[in-house]
Amino acid sequence: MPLKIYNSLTRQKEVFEPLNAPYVGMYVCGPTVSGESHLGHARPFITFDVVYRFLLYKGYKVRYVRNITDAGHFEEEGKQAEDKIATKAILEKLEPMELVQKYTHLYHWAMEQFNNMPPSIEPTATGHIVEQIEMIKKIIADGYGYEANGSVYFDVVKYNDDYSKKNQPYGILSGRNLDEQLDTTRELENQEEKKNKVDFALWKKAPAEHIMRWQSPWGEGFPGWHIECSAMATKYLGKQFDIHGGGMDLQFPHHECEIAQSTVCNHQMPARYWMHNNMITINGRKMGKSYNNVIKLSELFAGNHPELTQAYSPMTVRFFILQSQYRGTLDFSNEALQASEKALRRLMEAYEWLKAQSFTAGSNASDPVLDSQLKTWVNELETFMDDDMNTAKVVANLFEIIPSVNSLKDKHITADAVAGDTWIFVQKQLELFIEQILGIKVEQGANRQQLNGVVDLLVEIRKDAKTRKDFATSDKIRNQLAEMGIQIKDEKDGSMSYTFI
RNA sequence: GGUCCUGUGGCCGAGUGGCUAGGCAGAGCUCUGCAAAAGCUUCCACAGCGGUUCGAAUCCGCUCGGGACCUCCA
Repeated sequence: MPLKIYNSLTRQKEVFEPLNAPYVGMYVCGPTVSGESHLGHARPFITFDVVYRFLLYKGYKVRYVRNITDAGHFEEEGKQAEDKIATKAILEKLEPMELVQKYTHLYHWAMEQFNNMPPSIEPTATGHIVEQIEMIKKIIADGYGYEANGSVYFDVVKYNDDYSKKNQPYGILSGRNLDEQLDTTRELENQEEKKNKVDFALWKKAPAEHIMRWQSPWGEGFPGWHIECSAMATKYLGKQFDIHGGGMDLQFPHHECEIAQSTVCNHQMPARYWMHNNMITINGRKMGKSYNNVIKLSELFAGNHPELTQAYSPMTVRFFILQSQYRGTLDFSNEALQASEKALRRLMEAYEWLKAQSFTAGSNASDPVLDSQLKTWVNELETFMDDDMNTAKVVANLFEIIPSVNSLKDKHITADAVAGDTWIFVQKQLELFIEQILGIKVEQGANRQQLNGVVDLLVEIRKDAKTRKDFATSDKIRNQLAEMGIQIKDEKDGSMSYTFI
């Protein structure tokens, strides 16, 4: 079955056909490193990590570009040109680049915790000032940009007039009508520089107190909000590439402006497939600074935030996110995270056990119904991914498969119920989907080996105690280990196993 | 005010016009020295009101509720 992707541009699922198969170019808007990443940021990066992994599995040679915004944008345009990063730097008494470095490290640390694969290229805005200036020059030369007082703006109205004739009006991605926007866009102060209030900045003149500043043909200043993505995507992926991803909240104005800029420079729509992940909400509200409901990733992993009743591991969070389809909102709650934590543990315990088994090919199934049912569930995994990355359904099917694995483990069924080839197939595909595609890894703490040795010893002692019918001792060992988060289980064959909770 | 999305069982979440989503929680059973785990079984649903249809959670309309974007935002 072919891979289908929901294209925000056309508002429908489309068969994915790369421009230059087997090569695929994918650009995803990365973070602004002026602060620590929060739970909301985790969603796009995990979502597109899975997209990346699945495309690789499909055999594509993917160049995945994810930028880092370290140049700082003005928060309130016109009113008081304010560089986000510079402002925070003064507050924290850090040099801007020192601050950028700090948060970049934290961001990379979080990505690693989530087991996200690094992108092929991770360009920074400050490293591409020249490319951005060149692009702005081109936009001005073509008549779609104009200078005013050392700043440069994009002429949205002219662009819209000209490109509407080419079926690419401004607002094509977000479904906005420019005339309506001209009526409804909020009035901001100091807008006299702009021809129209919908125009956006390509280059901004730096006020005296602004720390981050670069020389340009229009004086000292810094790049506008949207130009970096256009410049870097063009540089590394070409004039047109396959997939552009990001959060839904970037659809307007960020991606809309990106389309306008790139189209003027390159004469074509920059990306063919636009993918947008939906928001993570908390108590029904989008997580965001303006709502004051942000849970930082470090707080999430440590459990030190008023909204949290406990800590949640990176894999729990990843699994939580993958249990939903990326285009729907996902509501955070302790109850939901705890459910994911338990579900993930059950999944991984069964999976790890299965992985360690060896099966013999060639044997027949004594339960052909179960045998074919298992094969169906396994085969559906790829079908669900093909259907716009429906990880929710993939996970649901994994839980259809798990009971059979556990039944085999607990000897509720015998190995010959299912053909050896089928078990081998299940083994192989679960590894593929759980580890390679969903990117879920087994979480192990530090010093795990030593700890294993200690627990093994205690298990031995308990076994002896049980043999002597000294249940007081055996219970003491089991209960106290349980309190420390190590759970002992008496298996059917008299052996004991344990898991770290 | 404008544009758009959404409302599924205690919680989180899939979903095709007709067939059990799944997870967590709850109940029962099996196994077990007791537990835990696991397996099996089971309870709980499609905001409300109309309409289309042989048949709708799924299409249409209205009502009510929630949210997003229009300003930095994943």
